[in-house]
Amino acid sequence: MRIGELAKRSGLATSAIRFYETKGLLPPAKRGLNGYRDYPAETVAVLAIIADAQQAGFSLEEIKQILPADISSWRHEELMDTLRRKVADIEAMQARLKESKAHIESLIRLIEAKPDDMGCRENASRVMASLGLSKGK
Amino acid sequence: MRIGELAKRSGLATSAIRFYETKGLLPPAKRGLNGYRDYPAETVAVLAIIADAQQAGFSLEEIKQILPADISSWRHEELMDTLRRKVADIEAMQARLKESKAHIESLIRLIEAKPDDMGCRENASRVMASLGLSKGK
DNA sequence: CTTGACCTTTAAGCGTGCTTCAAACTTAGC
DNA sequence: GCTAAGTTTGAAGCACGCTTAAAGGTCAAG
Repeated sequence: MRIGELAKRSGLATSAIRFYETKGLLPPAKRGLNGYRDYPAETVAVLAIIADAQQAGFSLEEIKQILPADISSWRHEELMDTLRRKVADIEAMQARLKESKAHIESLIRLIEAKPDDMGCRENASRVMASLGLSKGK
Repeated sequence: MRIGELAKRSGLATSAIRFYETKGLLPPAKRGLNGYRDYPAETVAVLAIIADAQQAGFSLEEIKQILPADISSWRHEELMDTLRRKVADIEAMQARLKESKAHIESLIRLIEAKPDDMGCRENASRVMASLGLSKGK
């Protein structure tokens, strides 16, 4: 499969695929007589894994460590450490998001709860105060 | 308070604070006779809010919309929309993280479950297969 | 045999969020 | 008065993850 086809199947731009190759995320593709890259069908799955991992918050550098071009270069403990660290990262992120969401939701409720007889500016002050700003101005 | 002091109290670099000013996240600071910026104590809280919002995944542009320098420029509906959109974003992110975490954890279990009599390379193939790669090589 | 789609490379550009640098001025302590 | 720390500005630089551009080779259809 040539790069355009792979791009279509993976949903990535050809430029992104070449970029991954230069960055070592993909092994240098086999070339045809014309110099064109020629990919095995499998590469679609590899690209999907890369996209998944990115989604999960891995940087390309991390993905490169996790998904080495040379499968035999797997260093078991290092890989496991990376994975476990990432789970911890995700958990930390989840906790932060939960807090942030609660924070924003309470902000929404606070703003919505403006008494009908309160003006906008006054309500704004009230909201600002709740954020920890003292300026009632 | 001068910028160095504000930096200490907020935990940000002076360069970041000036950067926020150029980006419109902070109103242009009042200047002393010497031209030095002079901040009210309140700015510490504003910076904390910015940091919080960033933590929650808001870009500086978004924060700028949410936290206008001029409090009277609040456009109620627009703000509420932004907040509600962000809650939705956070929820989407939470769902993705949950999936990613499950994915990684099952990967960890899979790798750990290597039968004692299976070699590393063979286990690697098994793991790769589970990721959707067919190459048993 | 030309047109147009697809491929190649290297290099430069982009958006985000800052940091660093250079050159100059102010201020604080001794 | 001297020195060191703090501040000013604008411009350039950095890291990440790509995209875009330029200049050209390849290939299939008509």
